[in-house]
Amino acid sequence: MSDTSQWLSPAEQHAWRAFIRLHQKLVAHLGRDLQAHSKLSGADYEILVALTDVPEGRLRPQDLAKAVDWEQSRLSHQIARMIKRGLVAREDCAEDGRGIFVTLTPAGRDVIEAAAPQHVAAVRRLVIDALSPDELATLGQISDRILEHVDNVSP
Amino acid sequence: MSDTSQWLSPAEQHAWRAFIRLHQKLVAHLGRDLQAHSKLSGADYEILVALTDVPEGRLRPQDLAKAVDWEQSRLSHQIARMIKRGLVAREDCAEDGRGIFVTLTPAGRDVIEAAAPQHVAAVRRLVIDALSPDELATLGQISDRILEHVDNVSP
DNA sequence: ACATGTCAGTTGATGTGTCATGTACTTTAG
DNA sequence: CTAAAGTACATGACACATCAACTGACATGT
Repeated sequence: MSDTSQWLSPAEQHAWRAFIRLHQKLVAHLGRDLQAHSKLSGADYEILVALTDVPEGRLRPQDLAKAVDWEQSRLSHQIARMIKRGLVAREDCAEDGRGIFVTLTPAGRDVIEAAAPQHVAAVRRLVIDALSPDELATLGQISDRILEHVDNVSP
Repeated sequence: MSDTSQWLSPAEQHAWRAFIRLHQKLVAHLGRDLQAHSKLSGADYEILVALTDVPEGRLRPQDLAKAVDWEQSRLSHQIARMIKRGLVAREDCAEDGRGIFVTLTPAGRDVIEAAAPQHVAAVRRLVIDALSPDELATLGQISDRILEHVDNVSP
């Protein structure tokens, strides 16, 4: 049970905590920004972006879930709330009687098109501007590396 | 208002999305792990760690909020829930009639001491092991850099 | 035809985060 | 001393996430 790697070294702990703290701060900040300017939550934004990323502006919940890396149930609840606010709509799926399409409404498209520039500007101001292009690239590479590692190590 | 930096370049976008995706995956993973092994949420864990980090095992909510970088209200709700489960307790504060102390209960101490090695091992397995020491140090530096930048740029 | 298993998506219970507001105590100004 | 302003924390309402259980549709073998 007791080996050299039971605890994190100070350097490891520092790096880890800084990483966690950073993300929390960024998400909180960007979320508030989004809410203030566009009445959207971060979750709303993700869904709308995923839908605008595809030419028809509509996706099966399965594919949408893959695109944003969410669980089915979370997505279902989220879609229900967004339908209530008129941002997306449900459409029946001809090919598969159990399936549906989630489609961007015109209102939803307006909202995301209004919100995106603000949000991108905030990301740039908070993150991109803090780093040199090299550093940013490094951050991306390290993130990719860990992501791949996590996917390998865990089911 | 229209300048070259209204959108993110593909490289910028890739780095940013990888970073966000990574964090989401890690938090979800570690949260499930913690819940499965110790019946603790990530939030519970943070609070317990902050309390064990201080010798007396008790803190004013103010200081606790600073330690974990949370809003006061979130902390208050969290404390209320943890009291119900017997992990922490409220103590009156002699110096200031409005204040309280949040103190670690013996049960709370047992729980965190049982949970910590598991959690640390998971962090090591998922993150630390994915990187060389150099890369990890770089990740820490970059995180620090952005954190400082965010604190400067925003109130 | 129909029993069985699987798949797409939904729902309800419960725990958590945020915002606005409330309560009680303390500090300060006059 | 007292009225007003500020501080420390709590609370209620609501948005959100997760888990397990559910509904209805497809697919297959007999």
